Amino acid sequence: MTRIDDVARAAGVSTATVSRALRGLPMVSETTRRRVLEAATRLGYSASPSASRLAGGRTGGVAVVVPRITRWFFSTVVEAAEQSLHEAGYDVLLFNLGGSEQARLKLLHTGALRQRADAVMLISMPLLAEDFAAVSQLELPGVTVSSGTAVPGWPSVRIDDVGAARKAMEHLIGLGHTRIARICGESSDELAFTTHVDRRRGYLEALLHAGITPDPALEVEGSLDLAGGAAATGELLARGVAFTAIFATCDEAAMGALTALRRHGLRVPEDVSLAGIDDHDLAPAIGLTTVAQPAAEQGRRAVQTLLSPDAQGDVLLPTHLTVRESTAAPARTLDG
Amino acid sequence: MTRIDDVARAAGVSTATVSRALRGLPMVSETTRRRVLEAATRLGYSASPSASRLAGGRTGGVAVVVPRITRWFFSTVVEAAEQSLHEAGYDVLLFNLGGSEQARLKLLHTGALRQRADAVMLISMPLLAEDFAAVSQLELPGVTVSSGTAVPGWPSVRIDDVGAARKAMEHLIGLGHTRIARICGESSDELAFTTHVDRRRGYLEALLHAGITPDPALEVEGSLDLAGGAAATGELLARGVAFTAIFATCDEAAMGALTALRRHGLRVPEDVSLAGIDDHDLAPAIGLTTVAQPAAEQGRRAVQTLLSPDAQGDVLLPTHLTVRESTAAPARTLDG
DNA sequence: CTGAAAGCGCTTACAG
DNA sequence: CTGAAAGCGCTTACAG
Repeated sequence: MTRIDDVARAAGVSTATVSRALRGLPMVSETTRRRVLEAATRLGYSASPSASRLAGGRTGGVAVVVPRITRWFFSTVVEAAEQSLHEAGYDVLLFNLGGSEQARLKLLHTGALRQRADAVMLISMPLLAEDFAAVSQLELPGVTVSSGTAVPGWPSVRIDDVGAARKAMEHLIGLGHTRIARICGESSDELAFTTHVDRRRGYLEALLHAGITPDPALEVEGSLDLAGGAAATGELLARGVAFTAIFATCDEAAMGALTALRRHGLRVPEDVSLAGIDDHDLAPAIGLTTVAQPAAEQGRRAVQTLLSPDAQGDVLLPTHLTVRESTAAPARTLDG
Repeated sequence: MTRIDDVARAAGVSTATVSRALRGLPMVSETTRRRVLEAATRLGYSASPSASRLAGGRTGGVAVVVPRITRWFFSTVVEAAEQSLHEAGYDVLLFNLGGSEQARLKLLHTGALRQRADAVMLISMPLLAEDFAAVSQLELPGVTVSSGTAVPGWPSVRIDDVGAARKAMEHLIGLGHTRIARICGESSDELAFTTHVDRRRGYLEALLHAGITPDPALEVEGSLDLAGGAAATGELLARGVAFTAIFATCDEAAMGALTALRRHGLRVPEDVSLAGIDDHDLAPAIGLTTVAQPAAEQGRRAVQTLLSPDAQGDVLLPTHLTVRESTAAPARTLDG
């Protein structure tokens, strides 16, 4: 390992100058900088991150926190964020909560993050009242992605969840559906996490706007994944309530619904229309109608926002309806 | 920020003793250790990672390198590995190559990794001859996951790719198929990356074992994702060659095939049977027959292997055929 | 624009 | 079992 002293000696300057020249600081003459760079290259030198961090007080890392890296939206956001962060010279520390409340608490309520990262990116992170205090005690810059709740002082990047849900619903209503079920998403507002609440609001608003009375029997909560979607759909069918379409809070839940419907011998869209939100990679493969949201773009914008100190406030990205084969006019309208 | 001196003062011992007590080193009396722990807890102390790293020479991080975190297999391996690593007290540094050759080279051929991580986990990482030298110059312990090629001195965790492909093929052949296409996977052996080569070998072996002469016109290369599967299937159809089944190198390619078949008005399995490898989360949703591989288990075992210095050699995990609705006997056997 | 020196907060021989 | 002191390899006021 060549150290900064080796480079300093080779270039005939002090270590302070090497440090400045290599980091591109302004107060170095061009000739000196060239000499230093040449020596550093020749010796294959790169500064020890550990030493830089200790001396400089910056860790050079950004913590990226996701609920489940295995879900489409999160992996897509992380991929984009990772690339942007590495391009900007940061290490990416991955924290995958895996649905564990314990992991969430440990991450937020210990000093672990502060000493490991210069900044934090919270993706779809539900926060309780006491979590806000913990987050602000981190004394770290941060950004939230796809979380309706703003952390004070942190910018946020997201879509309009109410609007996205309305787009899906208006499409279904436009096809003639009136009995539209809604599946998945914990809509309790205990957690300061408005995504699900907002999507539910969009569902209800669209119905009311069309003069359709919402029927609580058509709403089934559930986790936002395949299993949750399948279970919620199973529950819906078990209730024996009439419906001709399902609006799923996300595409993975919609895919779970597809599995459950198939299992019950129901065809999509002949017997039931199905729409989601996301535009998951695999949505085209199953012909799923959905409201597309720009996941990668949210990751990139979050990093941009995080790294430009002037950026503040909310970034709201657009969504758009993508019609595929999973939605059609109802064959027979079953008014319960 | 409370520092080690503060704890030392509070406990009435030296910083050396604090350091030893907190890290659980053996040469500390129980009473002293208790006193130190109590003081540390009371003051909310946790050691500065940067300082520990510089002084101790260990970074406390493990680099996890994947081609594309958005693909099912990789995100699943990473999720499991991340959990195991955090439980063991390591930071997880994520490197997502994103298919960029440049990213791969930069990662392997600069000292970047060595100074940032104590160990490396390479997941499905193709290595060229010159890469091996670079990897061993890292002078870091490591493990490879799902890469047929062993890095000298590094253990590996994987499945039997030849066997997995044979299981899928034997199922199709057992149903009566003889014209079986194979899609996706760069089978050139330029890269020391045997996964695709092995799966192709399984394809060929199964055919030969059943007395079927392989037809090169039935093989189409392509990337291992939706787009690749769709493109390869499009190419296959464009060739106008007769076939009754498709064996896809992975489930995502199979899903791409499904899209392309649907687009061409072909039904699965009535017109074409379709089988993959993986048992992707969404495979049940589309009724895909596949050979399941334990992705999370590979992530966990890789970490285990990495952290136990005695562990060596290859870990070979089992696969099993999972039959769903995408395969059936051919309606009419088209012998080209 | 450049350098000498202190300091970042730990860990680790070394000595006892 | 414990402590004093050196050292890990940088960065940063401070002085010039």
